[in-house]
Amino acid sequence: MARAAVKAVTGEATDTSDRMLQILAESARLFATNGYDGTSMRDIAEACGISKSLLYHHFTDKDEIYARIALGSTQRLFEFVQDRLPEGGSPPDRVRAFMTATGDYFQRYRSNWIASTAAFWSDPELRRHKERVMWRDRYEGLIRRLIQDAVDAGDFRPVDVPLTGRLVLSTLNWMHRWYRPDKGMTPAQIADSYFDLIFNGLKAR
Amino acid sequence: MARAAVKAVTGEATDTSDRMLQILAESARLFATNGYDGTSMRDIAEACGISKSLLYHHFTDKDEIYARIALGSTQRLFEFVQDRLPEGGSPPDRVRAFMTATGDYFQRYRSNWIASTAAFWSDPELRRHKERVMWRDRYEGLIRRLIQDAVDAGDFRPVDVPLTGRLVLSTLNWMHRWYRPDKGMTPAQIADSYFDLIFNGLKAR
DNA sequence: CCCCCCGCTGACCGCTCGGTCGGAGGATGG
DNA sequence: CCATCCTCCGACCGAGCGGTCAGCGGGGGG
Repeated sequence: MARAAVKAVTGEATDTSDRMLQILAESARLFATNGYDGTSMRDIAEACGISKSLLYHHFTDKDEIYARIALGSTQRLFEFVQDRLPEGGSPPDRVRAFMTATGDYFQRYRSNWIASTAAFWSDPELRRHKERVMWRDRYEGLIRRLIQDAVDAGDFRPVDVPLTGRLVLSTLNWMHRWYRPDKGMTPAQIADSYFDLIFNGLKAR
Repeated sequence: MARAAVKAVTGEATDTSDRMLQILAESARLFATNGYDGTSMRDIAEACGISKSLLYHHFTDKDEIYARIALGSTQRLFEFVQDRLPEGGSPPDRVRAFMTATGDYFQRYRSNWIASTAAFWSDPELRRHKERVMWRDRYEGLIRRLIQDAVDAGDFRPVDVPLTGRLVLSTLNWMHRWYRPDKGMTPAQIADSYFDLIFNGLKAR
């Protein structure tokens, strides 16, 4: 029986050994590169330099590996961004900080981001999906609240808040499809430029 | 030998029988729903009410089916949008038309759009990929030219054109991840609202 | 009338997939 | 010195995959 399952049953805290961290890191890299279906358990084992059986000693199945990556990445994103909002900043500055912090997160945890963002397609286990959606909703709720605050403070004109939130998230979420590291601006700089474009608009004054 | 291959060898124009159209339509629907790897040739055959062998009578392999969908969709998108740009319109109106036309296209050919957009992950045959990338580049070049025209005409402030193009395309390309038909605004209306937000900006005057 | 082409089928192939199982081997504690 | 636990492996399994092949049956041209 896999360790994680044992711990879940016994109520023991889910700790994470070095070996598990290695497996999760290599898996994230492979998932990001080749997709979920394009990555076999054999690939993961080989990348870690271990036997395939050992994967099943640490995780119950392939889905659990992916779920751990996706959930961890989504939860960490929310906390990462929330921690970086300037307490005393103006509402627009806080929206800007939300965007640049997301850019930083994208740069720092790129494999995890891509792996967890890309492979929504076959959501196999809805139970596992659920908790992740909760964190994603918190993240989306955060940007909406920041926008609403900016509207209330009179810094933003009275826009459609959910739609504006989607506009902001779209620009950030699509970055992984064209961004190439070590080339051009950093993700945070791109996010900052996006904020400038959206905040000030394109219209010449 | 598959008919398409025969035609390619003989130089005959690639015509498309009713059966082929049916296969392409069902495949697009399945690819959009379950992804490329999540759709088997058996699934496609069953959805069409035919035997699996018949698929190989009309197409050489699974990749060719997908490539036909992806290439057709990408090429059609460019032509669809270009045809809908108002000839005498102002530069900003032409940018707006680009966005709403893309929204219309998304609504009309949703399965094909999703199928061809989502499954970049395993680009198996680069030769087949190539022509499609050409049409995608034309499409992206189109929005950049429209933006540049608006800047030159003094309607837009002097923005970073490639980045602004990516901003616009991001909002449109991400739509399929959250849009639900028969609920809320149409894609064209959403695209129009996006244009308003980006053009006028969020800042209160 | 015959023959050939064309749309079409069902049985089959080799392969890779996710996942299982019994046990090896070393450290730890009594 | 033995029992136990933990990490780890190689061999193996059934299933589903993409793709092949020999052949069926009916309609049109010689």
